[in-house]
Amino acid sequence: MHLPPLAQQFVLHFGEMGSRWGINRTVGQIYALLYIAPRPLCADDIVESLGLSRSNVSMGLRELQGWNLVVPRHIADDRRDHFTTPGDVWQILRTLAEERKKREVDPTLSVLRELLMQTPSTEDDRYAQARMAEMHGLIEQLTTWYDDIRKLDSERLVSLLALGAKVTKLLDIKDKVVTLGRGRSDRKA
Amino acid sequence: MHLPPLAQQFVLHFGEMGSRWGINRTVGQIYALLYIAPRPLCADDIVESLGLSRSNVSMGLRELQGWNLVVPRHIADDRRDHFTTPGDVWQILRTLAEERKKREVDPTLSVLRELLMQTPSTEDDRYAQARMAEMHGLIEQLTTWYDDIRKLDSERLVSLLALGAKVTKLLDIKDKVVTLGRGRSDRKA
DNA sequence: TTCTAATTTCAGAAAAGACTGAAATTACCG
DNA sequence: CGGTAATTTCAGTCTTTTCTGAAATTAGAA
Repeated sequence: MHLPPLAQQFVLHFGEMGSRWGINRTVGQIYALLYIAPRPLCADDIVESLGLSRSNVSMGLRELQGWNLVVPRHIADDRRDHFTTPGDVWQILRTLAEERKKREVDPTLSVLRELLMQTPSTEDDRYAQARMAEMHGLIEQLTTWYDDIRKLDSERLVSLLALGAKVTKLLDIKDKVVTLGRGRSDRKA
Repeated sequence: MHLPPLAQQFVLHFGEMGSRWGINRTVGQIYALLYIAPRPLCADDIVESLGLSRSNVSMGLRELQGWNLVVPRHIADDRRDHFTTPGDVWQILRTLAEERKKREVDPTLSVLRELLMQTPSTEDDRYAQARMAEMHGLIEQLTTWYDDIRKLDSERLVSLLALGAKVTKLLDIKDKVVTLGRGRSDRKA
């Protein structure tokens, strides 16, 4: 691997973290490399920079495209495919959230729905089903919230984040405004 | 594995999902079993229910305790250790968020900080560092938000989720209120 | 203390996953 | 159409992770 020092450290870190993030070392490195590359790279650039086999790079790029984290970009007068990561980090965050939800949450949600349709056959199954219902409820609330949030443009998303827990204060303000508008006495209904 | 039907399906699903969630099959199954168990289980109960080796169960329990997802619970007149999952699903969510952040986010944040301290030695490294700064900024904003949110009790967290993107509307309301209070003309300062 | 039950450790076996190079396929050019 | 460059596929190899059983350790009861 011959890369400038900063790039190298960044790439190595992403490789190490790969397994924790549910991707493998090579895929992590390829992503990192493309993320900091000042221009789209072709597969051979990656082979050279990271010292991987050509076929491994091909598979890694495929996986990253499957995550929508890497996109092909055509370069004039070059037959080879080139690849980049979309530049806007907020967009990257959205993509990551979307894909992780699809892989890590949706299958469970759908299994839970199935299991909640069934009739428990033992006392323990009855209890188990109640616990599953709790989990299902939680996930539903989270995904409903997420479906709502994901539609925000980046600017609004940022201000929402900046607001943080202060939102609850706003909630109180809203309460007051509504109450004042109506006259009185129906708060916390 | 001999478990009532619903329990069995639930446990098998968690086993399959394990690898996507960064734990292994057995650990996923053990967690699932404890989650739906109507009372604390000892290691041998788990061995019997899931058909794993005693030592594997021991290691799985250790890992789950490391995640704070499973806690030991002493049972009167029984020398064996028993284990449960904390009951409140919102608390489970907090724990999960906390632990995943610790494992998946914090190390990267700290590496990024280090790399941003260094002086780039090539033109490409300069660009790379700028990209790292973008990533760092994003993660900082997210973790700041998270640090704020995590302090909320479950009730407030739920209402915040229920609010979803409507928060931005509230922001507008706040703007108006503030503006009215002040007189006029200094919105979006 | 001694005895026994419960648990953990750990070296090696088994399984899963990642990686490679050679061969096959695809895509483009003349 | 060839011919060639680029890419993908895949069977086999290598690496890593998971799992096991036997041995060691720990903790409680007598």
